[in-house]
Formats: sequence, structure tokens, C-alpha cells
Amino acid sequence: MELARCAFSEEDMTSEQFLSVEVTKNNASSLAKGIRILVVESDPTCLRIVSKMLQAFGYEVTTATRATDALHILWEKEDEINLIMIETHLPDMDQYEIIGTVRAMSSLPIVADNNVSAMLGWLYKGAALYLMKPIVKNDVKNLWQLTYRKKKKITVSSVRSNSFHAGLAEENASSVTAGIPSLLSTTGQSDQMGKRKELEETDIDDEDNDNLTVLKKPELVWTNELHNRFLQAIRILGVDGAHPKKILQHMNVSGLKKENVSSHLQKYRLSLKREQDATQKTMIRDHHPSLTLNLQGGFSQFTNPQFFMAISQSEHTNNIQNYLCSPASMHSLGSAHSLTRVNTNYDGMLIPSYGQQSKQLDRTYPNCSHTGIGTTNDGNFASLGQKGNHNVEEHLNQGTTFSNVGTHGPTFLGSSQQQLQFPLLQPQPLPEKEDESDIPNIVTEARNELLVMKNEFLDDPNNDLW
DNA sequence: TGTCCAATAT
DNA sequence: AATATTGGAC
Repeated sequence: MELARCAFSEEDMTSEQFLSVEVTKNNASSLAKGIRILVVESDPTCLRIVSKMLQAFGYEVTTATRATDALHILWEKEDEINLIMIETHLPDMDQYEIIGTVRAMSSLPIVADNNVSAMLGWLYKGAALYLMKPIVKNDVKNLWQLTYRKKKKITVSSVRSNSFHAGLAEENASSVTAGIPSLLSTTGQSDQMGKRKELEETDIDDEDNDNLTVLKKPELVWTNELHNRFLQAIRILGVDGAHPKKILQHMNVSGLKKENVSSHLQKYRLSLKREQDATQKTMIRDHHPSLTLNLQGGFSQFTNPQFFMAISQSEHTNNIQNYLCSPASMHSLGSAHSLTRVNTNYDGMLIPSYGQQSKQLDRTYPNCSHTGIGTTNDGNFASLGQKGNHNVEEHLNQGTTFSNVGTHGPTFLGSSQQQLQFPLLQPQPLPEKEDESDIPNIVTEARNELLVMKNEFLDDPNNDLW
């Protein structure tokens, strides 16, 4: 199940077991989708292994076993390729000749691999990244990031799994990150850990050593606000008509995806069923089988502890957690994602709202709503389809229809970071100016940065996840 | 094609 | 436990 380590070393190469590893889609990163890598590798077995490894992450692969083939492919269809991965010592061409040629033909990022001997030379000649054999999965996991930097100068970076961090840290520091130190300290442990780990882990297989938080997008948290909307939608649609798509529409929450609803719905139905069963048993036991019916069409969910529970403290905590933990760590390659922002809102929310009484919570919401950074203003982003890339918090659209339903002002969607800003559907009287003045420059900076980043990073239509 | 949903993965 | 993802049925 687990994607096995793939290796180039001689021992490993002979072990066919690597080739029999089952690759499931769960292993694949959606970020890698649509990215085609030209793999140039003289050893067929290596080629096979690497291809498989790449594909496991969702990359598309084009292969070549000779330098000449590679050049040919590059010549013919460079536009279909997003990245070149190339063995440094190909039999049919001098190593520096080939990188020189490739570099001259194309500006695609080059990832080289082999032993340490050629590393400096290749980096100097323009390789974006140098991987040491044996290559492990983490080496390859985030290659997609390189493809988003076409327009930038190629940063020299090197070696092994940590290479992403190593090479790119500088850039980060210089640009965006600088303004927002506090945040990074929360999220960006990886930079500091780097050196320590390097010493200890050296060559040991780094299992799932995910410093690369990068790929993980925070889970949606079904806050009570969200859940209430969900319930309300079901109430309106009726139990039978309540399908994910419609529920989604009725909930009218920006950034919420159908999958989110589906998943929640599944859980919801389970809970319904559980309760139904329970009641049935009770009835049977009590010899009142006829009463069983009521539950089906009714709103029995309200009696279910899981789904009824109106308010809990957890919501606030979750929101906050999502914020602080969310991948500011994107630092690996892009500058942009370091922008996670901290708002006075959240600080404010954090402390007081933890009371056990529900009413208190209600009161805290209005606060958030106007302190909140709320919306992303650029409508452009909607065009990104499902993958918005905002670091800007999103808030619930205030459903005009349901505003009476226990909703007290806008709520922030838990996993704001990579959520798309859907066009706002309802009147949104935002005191934007107020917001901006409340929030220090950081936010403004962040917004600007966001724009920059949008161009650099998000322009790519293949961008799948953010 | 897209939606839905049960099963399964994380 | 909660949420996300997958793959098959429609």
C-alpha cells in the first residue's frame, strides 16, 4: 500500500519488489497532476522505477534512455513537458554537453540526479535541483513546485530530500516572509529543524518524513455555524431531496466544496440511521413498533447528539488551529505561501471565547465578522475553478435565506488557506476600509504579495490544489 | 458527461 | 473520530 522507497543504488535496482508496489491514487498528489516530466535515464530498470514513482504522485512521464532521444523529444514537444529529470552521466553524450544543450534549447527546470561528483557542475550549469541516488520518494514528491517557477531565475539548490528547503529558503527570507515573523515561527519549524535532522538521518530511509507539509491542505472543520447551515439546508430540501449539490447551493458557503458536503452528509446519514436503529430497538422492546415511522421523514437529527449539538467551544479552537498550522510552510518553493496571516481577530477570539456557555460564543461571532479580513476581493480568482489559492480568509456568505437560522454573522471557513473564493452571491456590506485600517500593514503587504504570487504561481492552469 | 454514494484512506 | 478520496453505479 505504502509507496515503497524507490532507489537507484545497485542493490536496490535488482530488487524487483519495488516494481510490484501497488500504486494507489491515494498516494498521488493532485498538485502533480498535469505536470509532465521528461525522465532521461540510461538504465531501463531505473527508468522504470522512477517513472513509476513519479506516476504514483500523479505526474505524467515521458521517458528517454539516451541523450539524443531526450533532445529529440525536447525539440519536438517541449511545450508538453514541464520539467526535465536527467541522469548526469549518460553514455551517449558528455554530461556538460547535454546540460548545455538542454539549457540552450529550453528554459524548463532541470532536475539532475546521480552521485555527488557531478552535483556542483550541474547546479552551476543551470540545474534547478540535484538529487542524489538513491532517490527516495520525498525527493520527487514536490518536483511540481519547480514547474511554477519557470519565469524566475533558477535557484541553485542541492541534494536529497531537504533540498527544497535548502535552496529556496533564501529567497523566501528576502521577500515576503520578512514582514511576518511571528507567524512563521509558528509554522516554519522545518527550517530550523533542517540541520539537526541532516546530521542524524543522513542516509536512512526517511519514511514519511514530511517536512513537506506543503502538500497538505488543512481539513475543513465543520463548525457549528457550518453544520447549522447544513441542517437548515436539509430541512428545506427534505431528507430525500438533500443531495450534496443542492445542499451546497443552499448552504451558500464560499469555498465549501461538494466533496465536503458529501462527506458530511454521509456521516449525517449514518448518525440518522444509528438513531433510527436505536429507536427501533427500543420500540420493539416496548412493543410499539408502529411508531417507528416518524423518524424517517422527520427531523430526528435534532435529537441526535452528534448532529444536534448546537454550539461548542471547539469551533473557535479549530479555526485558530487551522490558521496557525496551515501551510505557511509553502516556503519550499514559492514565496507566496508564507503569507498566512494572523489577525487580531483570531487573537481576540482565542482567549475569551472558550467559555462553556453557548451564549458567550454567539457573542464572539459578531466580533469576528467585522474585524475579519473576510473576503478576497479579487474576483479573478474565481476563475481558478476549484482551486483557489488564497491566503485570505474566507467567510461564509451570509445566506439571505437563512440568516435567521442561528447564524450570527459571518463565519470563517476552517480551511481557508487553499480555498477558492467563489463569487459572492449575496449582498455583502463590507466595511472594507475599516478592516484595512484595523489591520496593520502586514495584511496589505500580504494582499500585494498575493497578487504577485498569483501571477507567478497560480497562473498555471494545471495548478490543482490550491 | 456529471452526480451520488458506499467503501476506504488518512 | 472526523474528514477526504476513490471508484463504480447510474
